[in-house]
Amino acid sequence: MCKKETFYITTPIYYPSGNPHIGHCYTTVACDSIARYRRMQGYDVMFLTGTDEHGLKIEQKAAEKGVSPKEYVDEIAEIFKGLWRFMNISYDRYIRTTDDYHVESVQKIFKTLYDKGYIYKGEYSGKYCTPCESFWTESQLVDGKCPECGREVTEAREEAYFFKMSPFADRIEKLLTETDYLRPKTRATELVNNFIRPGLEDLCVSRTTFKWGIPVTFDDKHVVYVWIDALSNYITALGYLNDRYDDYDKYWPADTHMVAKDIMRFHAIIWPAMLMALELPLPKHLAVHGWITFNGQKMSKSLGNVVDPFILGERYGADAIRYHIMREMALGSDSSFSNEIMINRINSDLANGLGNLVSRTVAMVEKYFGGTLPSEREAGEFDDDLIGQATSLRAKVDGFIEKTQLQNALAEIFKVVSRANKYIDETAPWILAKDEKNRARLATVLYNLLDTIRIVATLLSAFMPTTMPKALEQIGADENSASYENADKFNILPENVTVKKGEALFPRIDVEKEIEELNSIIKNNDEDPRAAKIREELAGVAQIGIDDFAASDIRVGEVKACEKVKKSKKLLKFTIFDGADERTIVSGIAMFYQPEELVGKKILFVSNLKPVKLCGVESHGMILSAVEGEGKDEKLQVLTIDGMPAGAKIC
RNA sequence: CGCGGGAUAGAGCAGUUCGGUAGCUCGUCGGGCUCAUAACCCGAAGGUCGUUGGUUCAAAUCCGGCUCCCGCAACCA
Repeated sequence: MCKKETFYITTPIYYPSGNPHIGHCYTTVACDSIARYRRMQGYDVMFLTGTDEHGLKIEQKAAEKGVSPKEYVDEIAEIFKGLWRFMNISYDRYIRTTDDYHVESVQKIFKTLYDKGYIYKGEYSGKYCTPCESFWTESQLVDGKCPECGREVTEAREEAYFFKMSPFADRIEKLLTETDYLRPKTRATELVNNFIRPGLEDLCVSRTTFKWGIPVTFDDKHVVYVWIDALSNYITALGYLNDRYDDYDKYWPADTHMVAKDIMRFHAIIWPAMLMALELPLPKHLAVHGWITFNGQKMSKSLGNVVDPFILGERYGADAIRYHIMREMALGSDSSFSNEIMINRINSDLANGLGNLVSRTVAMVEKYFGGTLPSEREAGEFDDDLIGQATSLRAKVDGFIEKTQLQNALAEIFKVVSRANKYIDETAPWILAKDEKNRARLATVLYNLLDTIRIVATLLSAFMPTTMPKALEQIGADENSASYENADKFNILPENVTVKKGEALFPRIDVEKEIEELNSIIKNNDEDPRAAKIREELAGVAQIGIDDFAASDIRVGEVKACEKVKKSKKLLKFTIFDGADERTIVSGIAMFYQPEELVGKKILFVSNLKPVKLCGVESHGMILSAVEGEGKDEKLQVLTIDGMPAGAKIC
């Protein structure tokens, strides 16, 4: 026996600043299904997932909760693992960036890149923005100010290490445009136009502003910033530059990294650049999927409990959820999630289609033959078509798995389920059963159905690992007959196969009742999230002294004129009379106000903000507004005041 | 004119590479069946393929203009 071919697939390592939601589920479930399918095909599979546990945000979250960062991430990592157990995820390895061996490898990688000259210490003295706790490269500064907040950067001697990206620009462009690396490829042009063609910026790869990270060995003021820490998990987990594992040679390069579109950029550009710098082979594919949106809105925390995978899984079974998200989500584009879509899908495909097919077939074998088929056979019309479709299915599914197109693979499988249901109608076993003469024919029809189900359930077992074994048991398939090996062959079940009726595989869901119940769950939780969010925000704000407050000078201003800033979607340019002079203030509220709407109004503004250039227009101050919500739901109202003249001070 | 994607039946989508009868799933309506989880099977209705001009014997498909939506970038102090 020669060595088995290997297959290495990864999810991103998730950032545990909150509980996992159904978006995390999609990536992980998709990878799990591919991993299971590959194992079934005989590959030696390594399926990796994990958590990315360093960074400022974690440090802050932990501080809010009054625990150490390590205690905090320990707890969340367990929640992730619990969800994967619940969703029946068969990962082979779970990496945490706080694991010793990962830390060791990252330190070595950092040093290696430094020694090779790809990482250098930033020379900029004092380009540090204290409020933002960030520092910037010369080219990132806007008019010499912090590009994030527009405030003065201090002259503190903050230094940082940078990773040189430019040497790899050409190779990365080719990787994206000329190879099959990026899937779907439609996004390649976008990446090239936005990031590579304008010139790749060097990347800041260390921080001195927080401690919760991997220390740079040769410069202990610094911790390694997210890129090198997180991305390298894909190789450290295999044992690259550490002694914990010895699988690097065996599994690298990865066959598939699967990620959601928001982190595509890092995996499409930064990760290849790092590997090039390390002179390591590049992964074969980067599969980018969209987001699961809820009634058209992006998944967000306040929606989290609505689409809580635990709640849904408990009600309908993990497999039903797995099936639904994989069937709905096409590579590349977003998919809309709603309880109604999900329930309808579960009902029509799983309950009515597959579940009912198994149920009616098994029931007929019991009813007409007492559960065990006789050996007599008689071929007939329609047999060839059914058998042909069943035996050619495996090759089609293989093709779609190869291309990471799970939704197409599932669609193909369910075409055969439909074909089988139709076959029952065509052959009408209940009519055959009326005449003893048709005994052989009836046995053949039922056998063909069972063997078709065998193929379907075998191939589906990668996608629905809990339910399919039950289906196979019901039709009397043993481990050998239900193998991938036999999934393109017919007449595999024993001719005297004995079936065993069981529970309904996927009980039909009462749509109206369920929707109502789910909505009431949402309602009960509806008051909470907002209050909880506000409470959390309030708790997260540091206390200030009166002097800090007095540092900002807030005044009444009169809007003399207002126009849209060209080339920008969100910016309005105001001419404000501050009681003495007119000044220009740019504000990002074009989505909420027509320019003329505010002319003549008296607004409140911060007068002593350092000027900042926004889309080419210099802004001298900030207009105060009340804000609520985010994204499409964002509401905003500019504060206005009557009865006080422009220039009046707010205190 | 920053870059890119999209607009096809009530909903969600395929078809556009390489022009030739507009298709799939769900929903709706009608019929059939009774083995099965009120499931299954068949049929029908429903689309000026965003708009407009052009090329062509022929355009959802190719070319130009326009409208709207969505990403990315920019940016929202």
